[in-house]
Amino acid sequence: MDHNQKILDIEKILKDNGYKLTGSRKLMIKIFVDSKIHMRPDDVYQLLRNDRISLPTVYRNIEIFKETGVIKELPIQNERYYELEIYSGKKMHIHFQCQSCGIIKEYSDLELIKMMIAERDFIETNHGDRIDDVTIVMSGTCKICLK
Amino acid sequence: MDHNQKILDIEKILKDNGYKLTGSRKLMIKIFVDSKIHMRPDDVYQLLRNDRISLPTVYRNIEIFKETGVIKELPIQNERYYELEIYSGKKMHIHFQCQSCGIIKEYSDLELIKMMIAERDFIETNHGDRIDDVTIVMSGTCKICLK
DNA sequence: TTTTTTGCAAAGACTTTGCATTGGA
DNA sequence: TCCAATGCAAAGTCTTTGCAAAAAA
Repeated sequence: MDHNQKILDIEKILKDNGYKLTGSRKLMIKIFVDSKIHMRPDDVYQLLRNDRISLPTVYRNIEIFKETGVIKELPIQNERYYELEIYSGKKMHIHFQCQSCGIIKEYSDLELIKMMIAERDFIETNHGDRIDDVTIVMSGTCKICLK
Repeated sequence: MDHNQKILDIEKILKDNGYKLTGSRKLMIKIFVDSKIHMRPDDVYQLLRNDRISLPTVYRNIEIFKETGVIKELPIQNERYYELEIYSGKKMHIHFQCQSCGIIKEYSDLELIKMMIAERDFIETNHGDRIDDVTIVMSGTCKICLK
């Protein structure tokens, strides 16, 4: 999907939810759309320092983005990471953090997604709970650090 | 496995790692062995209030238990939960938190464990990373709240 | 204009640390 | 005895909140 279209779509989501399209929000939307990595609140803040956006504003907008489903929160090792959720489609995410170099990456093989869906369906069928969200975090040593 | 044997085994682990078997540690071991629920540091502290164990001591011992593999840390919704790790055997855990009532439970069907192992093996084979730990947290609405 | 949003400063919540005292081996 | 562990108080982090000023609609 087109980069600018994503931004327009997200802006629409915010407006539809009654939020104003402020300068800080536009900048933050761009950051999340462009970023390929998982970011903590302070990471976002650092990227906005030159724009004189305050840390409380970063926190407040992250909360709004989360609430409207634009981004997803991912707690890893006692830290809060955020990633774009919209446009991840039906895809479910499996994250991996290397304990040696700290890198966080995501596996997105169709095969794995199928296994996750099977797990979710198994639980819904056999336990009766409704599953809205599945977060898998694996940790170990990455390929590069193993060498 | 026998309850007292678990306690003795954990005490041995601590001693083998050069830690002294203090009153607060014995009490905390018992709490983790007896507890069926996931606990936050303050939950443990509350159970120890009458024994005049301080909060810093709870934090320091949790750190030691974690480091020696006695307990496992599980970050859910920006909070740190702990559960006994030793004796969970080869079992892998899938946790579920109900967004309505807040209950945290664990699924331990053999079927699910098999699926998780398949996922882990798939990743190790196809991506080359070594996976030491798999944490799955699902959220949604539990059976009871759905009614 | 009217209501939301923002920055700043301050407060809060949770966690860690310094240090003198206590306690386990 | 000797070093580790503890309690207390204080300091650190990260996150949230109150409020007046600024900006969006």
